[in-house]
Amino acid sequence: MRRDVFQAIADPTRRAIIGLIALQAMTPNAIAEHFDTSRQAVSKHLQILVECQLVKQEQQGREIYYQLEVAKMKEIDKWLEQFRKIWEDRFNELDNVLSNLKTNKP
Amino acid sequence: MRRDVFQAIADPTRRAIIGLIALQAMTPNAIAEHFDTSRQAVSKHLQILVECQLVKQEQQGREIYYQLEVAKMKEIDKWLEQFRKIWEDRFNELDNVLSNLKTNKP
DNA sequence: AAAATATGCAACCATTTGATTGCTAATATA
DNA sequence: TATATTAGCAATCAAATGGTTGCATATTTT
Repeated sequence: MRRDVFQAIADPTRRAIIGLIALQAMTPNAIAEHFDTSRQAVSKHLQILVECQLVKQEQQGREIYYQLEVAKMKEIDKWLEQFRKIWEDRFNELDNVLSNLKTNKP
Repeated sequence: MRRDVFQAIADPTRRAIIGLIALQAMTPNAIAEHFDTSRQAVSKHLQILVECQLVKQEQQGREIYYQLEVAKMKEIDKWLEQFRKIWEDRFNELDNVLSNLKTNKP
């Protein structure tokens, strides 16, 4: 049951939860109201998100607020970095092709 | 068996394959040599990657070269966009706190 | 033409995953 | 204090996942 960030965001419900609590922390019940699944199912998703530190809890009386750990999202960004370089290069190549076309115009 | 980009990158072997063929196209056999799993397992992963258009094939005789569809990686980047905004804001907040500390110095 | 090589496809299997149901513990409210 | 609300935990289940083995097909190479 090893979890990482990529596993965590693989599930669409989990991505939706992340999007939901990104701006403000919410309780499991409040979150579950936004979905068709049961509260327990949502709770399980939250557990997974906490497990891989994408989300943190904050107890407040009997309620527990779940909040996105935005910094953790950077891990994904970091992995993407290597490819971003490539896709930018591809665009530069395209630019070169285009400008060559222009230059070679009679 | 609906596949999306996020599902695709959830598996560590698949991420490794993506990293491997990012710079130059490779055949299944060549790719499989880099891993402990069987050729068939790798082939299955490639199939999934093709299915969600993260990778494209190019037949060359009896060999098939698999190449990363870098543009498709942007889909992930696009999803991250909304959070990038948030985490930059958080940093700005921190900046404000810091500069306030400075300003309020005697 | 025969043998070797590269690859895909299908069947099968153990494990993981996502969801449900029922229960317990703790806090708030009447 | 009795009741309602919030939330975690455990057991269970169907479906998906990642892997293996065996076989078929197509292209090279000898």
